[in-house]
Amino acid sequence: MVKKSFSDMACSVAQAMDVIGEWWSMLIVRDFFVGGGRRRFEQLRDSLGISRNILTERLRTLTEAGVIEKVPLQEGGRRYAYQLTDKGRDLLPVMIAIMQWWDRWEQEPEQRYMKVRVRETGEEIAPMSVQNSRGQPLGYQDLFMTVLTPRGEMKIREWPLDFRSLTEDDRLELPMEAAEQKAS
Amino acid sequence: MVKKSFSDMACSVAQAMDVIGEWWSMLIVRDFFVGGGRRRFEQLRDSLGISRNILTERLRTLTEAGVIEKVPLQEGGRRYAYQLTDKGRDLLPVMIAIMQWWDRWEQEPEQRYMKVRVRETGEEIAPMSVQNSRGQPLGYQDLFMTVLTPRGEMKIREWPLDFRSLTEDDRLELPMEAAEQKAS
DNA sequence: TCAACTGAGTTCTATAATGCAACTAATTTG
DNA sequence: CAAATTAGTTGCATTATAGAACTCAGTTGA
Repeated sequence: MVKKSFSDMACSVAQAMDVIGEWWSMLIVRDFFVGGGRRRFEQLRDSLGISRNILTERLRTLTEAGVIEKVPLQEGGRRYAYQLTDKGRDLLPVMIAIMQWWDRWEQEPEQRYMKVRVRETGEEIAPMSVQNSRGQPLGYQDLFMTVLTPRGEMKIREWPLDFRSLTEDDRLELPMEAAEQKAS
Repeated sequence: MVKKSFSDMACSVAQAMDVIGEWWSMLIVRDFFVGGGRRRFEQLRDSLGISRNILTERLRTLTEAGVIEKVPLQEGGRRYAYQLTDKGRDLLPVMIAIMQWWDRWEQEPEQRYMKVRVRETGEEIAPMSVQNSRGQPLGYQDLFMTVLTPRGEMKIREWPLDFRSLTEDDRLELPMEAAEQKAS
């Protein structure tokens, strides 16, 4: 089988999924956030119900990716803690975006369990949105994507994220490959 | 083995991971976005290099979750397209957050491949951030988490996301379980 | 002191998921 | 009407996962 690694795909999402797309990774990261950024092996095991060998493997992957780090708790002892690095803490927007997405489309909203609030005021945080540099929210209609080629940056298609302009003919084009061919 | 389903965990991240945490799901969603929201079976297969049976399975999962839908292209024919639903398009902030996270911490930034720009001005979109209702960006220090219990909403711990206050003693507490016990 | 207990894993075994290739079955195309 | 395309399904080999049992050093406590 040789489980596919996405890292050869020239795409940030693909490469990120190699790290945070593994079965337990985002749940482990969530547990770190809930736990204040630092957790121990058995603590993660108990709170997630994950088996030890899988947890060992995931902690190794996340450590190699620089998302968490292993720190000894005493001199010479065998007690360790794992804690989020700066890179790991920077996953907060990803985690919040996932939480908010799920809660927006949840069938039974009364089951909502966790809320994130602002410490100073106690208010709920705002829904995350894509924004321009002035903080105005943008939808897919307002965006386009470009791809870097040897010839420079190229628009993938006229309105790649404009769902209003979709017609049946769009189906024949493979946008990224087409853009590369035009460029070379 | 009976691969673990996260849906029984009372956590939005866990439940969302049941849908978008599967190996290929986010990549398929990305391909839909790049392709303008609509794709066909062989198109996805070619552009992702995924095998057909896995693609079939993932499209089924995503369809059941309401992220995409299958639409016939002609009357009576056997040609279909899959397209993002509103719920699927609402994954844009999640995808962008993942892309931006990866690109921020990438070792070789010259490999960055795709950019998202604002259609009207051509400028790059802003980095996504957690914000209060007035649009001011917030870090983990500015946040706390609460959990809904039968007794109402409870703060998980004093500064659950404040990494400055971390001491070694924090390690003994299982925040969520502790909060639940206090509540009952 | 010495036995029991923790913490952090490793090893073993079953079952499930994955990848690949080959096969269908219904349209389209030439 | 034969050949090609589309959207899958089936079979088989390989890999990942879950769970339990086992290890092994350090800690506790009578």
